[in-house]
Amino acid sequence: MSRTYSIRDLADEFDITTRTIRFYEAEGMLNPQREGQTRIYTPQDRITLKLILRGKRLGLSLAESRELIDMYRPGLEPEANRPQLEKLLAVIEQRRSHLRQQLHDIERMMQDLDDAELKASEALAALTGA
Amino acid sequence: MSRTYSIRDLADEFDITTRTIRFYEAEGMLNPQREGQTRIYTPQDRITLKLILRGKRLGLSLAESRELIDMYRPGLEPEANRPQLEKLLAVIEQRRSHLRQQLHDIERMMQDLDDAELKASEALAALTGA
DNA sequence: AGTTACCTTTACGTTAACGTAAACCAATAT
DNA sequence: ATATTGGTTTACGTTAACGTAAAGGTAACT
Repeated sequence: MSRTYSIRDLADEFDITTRTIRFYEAEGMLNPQREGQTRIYTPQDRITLKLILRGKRLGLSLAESRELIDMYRPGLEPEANRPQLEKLLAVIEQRRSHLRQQLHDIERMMQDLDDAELKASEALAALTGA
Repeated sequence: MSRTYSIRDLADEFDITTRTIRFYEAEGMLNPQREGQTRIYTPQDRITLKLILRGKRLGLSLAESRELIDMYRPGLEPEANRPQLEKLLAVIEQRRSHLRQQLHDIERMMQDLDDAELKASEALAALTGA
């Protein structure tokens, strides 16, 4: 008897529209139960949604997020065959390298922002003091 | 007599198409000189392009990148008035907070990837050893 | 002269990720 | 009874960031 969520619960919690949530479902990323017409979401659905949004914040496409998320769904058993697993490992490495690049970019940009902030506040101080 | 670049030089160096570079110009982010019809890029143009692409890797829109880049163009003098500077500082703080969120997301995702990799390679090892 | 290799402009096409609107049930409040 | 609230489907609209194609200019080989 674990908790469930309405579409509005989730929309409010994650600050997205219900349209967005239905869209993800249409894309096959969510499969809520139904109570009549109405959608009912489980905690698992909620986590999936969370993962999608995290991917989004990192600039992943929905297709990419789906790849990553599908990795985590315990595939019932080690039914996954070797080529599948090897491809999966490759995808992981590729993603990891992308993230490393992003980390690097962020460091550089943080540095630039520091510089810009310094200059700006100096200029502001000059005005204020004048 | 500092170096200059052709549109192809830059396209090749950054692995983008010439169409993309002309598009950025049409958006007002680049203003190369002309030699007749042909575009000639300065080292400064090259840096601007680099910044655009870095922003892109971080998921910034062109408009956002433009904001950031315009900050760095030394505005001829402290011609910038106070409201401008204050807005600039606000933008910086907002961007910084966004980057912090991304850093956090990246850490979580790296962790998840570690887990996934472990499971995958274990499963693979099980198959290989069988 | 012809062709190859770049460059140019102009303009329509494309994809992802939703927004927005219409038209409709179903339960609750008044 | 009806009005409000919140759910539903269906379907067309929108924006960003280019892709792609057409049509043409110019310089350099051959």
